[in-house]
Amino acid sequence: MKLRFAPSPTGFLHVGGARTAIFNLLHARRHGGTMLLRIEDTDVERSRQHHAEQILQSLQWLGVEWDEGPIYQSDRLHRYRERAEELVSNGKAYRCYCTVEELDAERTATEAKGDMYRYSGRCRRRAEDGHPQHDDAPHVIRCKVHPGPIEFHDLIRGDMQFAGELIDDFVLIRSDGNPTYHLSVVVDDVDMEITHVARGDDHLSNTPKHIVLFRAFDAREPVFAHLPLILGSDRKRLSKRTGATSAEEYRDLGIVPEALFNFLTLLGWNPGGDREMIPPDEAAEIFDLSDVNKAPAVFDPEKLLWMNGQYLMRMTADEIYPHLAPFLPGDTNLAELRSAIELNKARGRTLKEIAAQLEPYLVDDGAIHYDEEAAKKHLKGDDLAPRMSDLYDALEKTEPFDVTATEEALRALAESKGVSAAKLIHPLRLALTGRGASPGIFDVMVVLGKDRTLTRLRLLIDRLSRGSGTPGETPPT
RNA sequence: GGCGCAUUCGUCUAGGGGUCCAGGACGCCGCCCUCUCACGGCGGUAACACGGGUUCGAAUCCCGUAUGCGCUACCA
Repeated sequence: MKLRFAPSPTGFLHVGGARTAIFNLLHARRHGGTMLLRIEDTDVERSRQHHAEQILQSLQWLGVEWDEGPIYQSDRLHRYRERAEELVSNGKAYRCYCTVEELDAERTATEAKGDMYRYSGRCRRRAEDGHPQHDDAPHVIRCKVHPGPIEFHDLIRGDMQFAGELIDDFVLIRSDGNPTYHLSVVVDDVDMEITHVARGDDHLSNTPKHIVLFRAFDAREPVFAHLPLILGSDRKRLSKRTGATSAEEYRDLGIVPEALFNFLTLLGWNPGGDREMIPPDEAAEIFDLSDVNKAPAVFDPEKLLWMNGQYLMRMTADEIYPHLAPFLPGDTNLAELRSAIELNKARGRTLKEIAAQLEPYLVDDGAIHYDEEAAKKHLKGDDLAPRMSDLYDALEKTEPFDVTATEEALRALAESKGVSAAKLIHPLRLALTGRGASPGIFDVMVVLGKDRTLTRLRLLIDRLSRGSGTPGETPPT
């Protein structure tokens, strides 16, 4: 068994393409088959080498591996021409000298009458009447399509039937000598012995053409599986209008590849048992293309975000750090951030959000700016400054400086002063993080360490006694 | 226009004649946990497109209708 993912390098890796790649990979792994990567760059107008490289990178980032390739179709142009000539010589294809202008005029005229346009077949008749086939005059090569039903079985859609009389004699070789998609895809699938073709739904109507070609080449037809499209919230093909469309954009948003892989795996397929989280290797044990849904699915970024959060909180700091580093300012290192990441990894849904949570652990003590609203709420009362001074003294004496000891010290102080622990905790949180919300305050102190904790607390006390603790409010006397 | 495909909570989905006055997940709402915010726990909100059949019985099978999407290129 051999499957392939065959993107055309006309842009970034689209999430729809990414899912197609994932489904191909999973099916191959499930059945012990091979995965081939092929770059379909026969459209010289739109294909770009840097797009091909980008797609390869995105696939690697996502964790989609391939066993063979990448193979570039642009390296095989001679092969497509060779096979097309074969079809011309055995009468299954012919040269067509009609110009684009002539065809466009015919099409416009037919459509103006409200009829369906079909190629007139003029050059086909000429060829069949024995007119000479000059290969020096500009021409394309067209494949003959005969009337009658064309049938095939689709793993997802079931039995399909198309009427041959409705399909034009399609172009195989363009007038510039380059092959069209239809030719190159079939020649390659034959040469590379592809057994299963899983691709987007948008190719379903192209499949009868490909069947015609497989038969013309007298080759065994692969099994087809047409995957339903991924839609945007507008229920149209996912586009920029409704959000990010490329794997790369999701990476830049702070999505971890494992989460995107998992999310895409579940778009149109499910592992049963109401399971949401499933790693690739487990999916590969049970995945089958024939279990894929027929209906298109809307891409829901909210759920992706949730899933990303699930992955972040389950990953270790060491696993997160490489993905996180690009979102952190300046140069940081894992060793100094490990405990801070552990403490904050469940507190954001994206790497970006985690990075923001990490800010208090990265900046200088003097750079902690108090959130205005939180300051207004927690930095008040005449006795605050002396109370925080007492806390300072208590913490200074605390040894070891761990979660248990610091908590005991703070609560003991609160009790002796007859105030709730919260009256100490909230101002302390402001002092240490500048924020109204943070992880458990004792964890924060420990991660920050005794020195930084005391320095930041001292800064708060100084500020309170200078009377500038509460912006916009009357300073305590 | 023609051809093709699809249609279960807002979204992803389970369901393949009775166990479904439809289950899970995201989102949303409420409660709990609690030093705050997350996390977590508990509960709630919300769907079988419509109309005909077939059948003792249909979300499940058949036929229409509607809607949506895709294709209809010397793009893939």
